[in-house]
Amino acid sequence: MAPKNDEQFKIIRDQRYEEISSAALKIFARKGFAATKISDITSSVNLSHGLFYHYFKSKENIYVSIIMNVLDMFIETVNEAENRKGTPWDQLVWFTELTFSGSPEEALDRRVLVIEAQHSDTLSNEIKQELNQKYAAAMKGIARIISKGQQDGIFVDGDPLELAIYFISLNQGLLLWNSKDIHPIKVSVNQVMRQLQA
Amino acid sequence: MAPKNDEQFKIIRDQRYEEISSAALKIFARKGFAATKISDITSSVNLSHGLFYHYFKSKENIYVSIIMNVLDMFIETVNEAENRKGTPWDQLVWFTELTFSGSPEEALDRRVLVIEAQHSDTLSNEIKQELNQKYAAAMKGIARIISKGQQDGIFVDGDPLELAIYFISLNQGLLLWNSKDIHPIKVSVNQVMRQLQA
DNA sequence: CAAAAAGTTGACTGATGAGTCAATCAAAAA
DNA sequence: TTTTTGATTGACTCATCAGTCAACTTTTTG
Repeated sequence: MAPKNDEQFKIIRDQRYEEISSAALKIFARKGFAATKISDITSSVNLSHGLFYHYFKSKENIYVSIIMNVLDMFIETVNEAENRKGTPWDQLVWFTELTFSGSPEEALDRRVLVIEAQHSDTLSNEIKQELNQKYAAAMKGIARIISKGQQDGIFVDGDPLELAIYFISLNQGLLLWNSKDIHPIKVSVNQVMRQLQA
Repeated sequence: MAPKNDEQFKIIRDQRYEEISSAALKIFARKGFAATKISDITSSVNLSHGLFYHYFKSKENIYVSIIMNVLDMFIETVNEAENRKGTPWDQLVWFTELTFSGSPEEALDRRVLVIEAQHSDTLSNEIKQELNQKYAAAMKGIARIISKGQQDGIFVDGDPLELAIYFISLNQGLLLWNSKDIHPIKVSVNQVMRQLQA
């Protein structure tokens, strides 16, 4: 290619990077870090073995970068909910609907990935800490929404952060439930919101 | 040893079997199936490599046997709740308290193990089906308790099985939450029961 | 004590998979 | 066309395990 690096190349490279990451996310979520082979990733995206290492330094490297990205998107979604028009109630309804709408499988993959990472014995403490910080940041956003709702008298009393934990726990528990082959349910936003209702 | 097999030996053998299983449960939950080495198990319980294979046919064999056992205990706990004295409300309170009392880490290990197994790409469909059947059996038990509570007018209306799913999802979501290093909470049984309250 | 039966060992084998690298290809610039 | 330089390839290396097995130890019975 060109000696001078065109903008073009960066764009193509970034696209490929995204494509690989996206495929790898699904595979990591379904097989776990250890059971995922580089060849699983490369074959799913038509990439030679060697070329993989031009995009990512190592297997751990792609894994961590994917997880950080997932958590950043989680934070972003919470922020988006918070900045939305409407009451805090509406904001959380929107957030809940978003969680279960679209492709529940993708949502699940992201969730499972993060659960595994948080439990992982192989990741360094440093990385796990960064991961937890991002998670905590998202939770604080939800707590802020709840706090506002409490001031308006539409949510139950109690520590907003704790209520946020109940809220997210239920959301994620349901996500996990629907990943089983047995009896997936259509999640009722009302039933989810009951928990917070004043 | 004796040519004739004393009862003694079976007892000792069973004890060791339990000891190995219990250690392996923890390790599998923390590292995942693929990342767990036989040597991780043997070294944690002072067992030579070869001897491991006198107790279990293979790595998959011990893994599956542990998971089936966990699910059987889950079913048993639900049954115990159902057969308890007291109102359906009391029964679910007891169940919830049991989930979060004692050693939350062990409860978590069991939970994480089952999540991974249900997602696993490596287990055969046959085994996954058996696993799901056991899970479904436990859920039906909880649904029965809820159904009874509905007749007594203490629980909200709605499909009992769906409500059971919400109930279990919240329980397990909270369990997962408390496994993180960030901000573990003392679970309030009342807050959990709010969901079902008429 | 000798024989029998089970417990126990760890070196070995064979498979697998992460990461490397020297060689080749292809596109843009000169 | 030739040069330049990143893209791309896949065979290779090396480490890591799962599972086997032949030998050794311990305990019990006759």
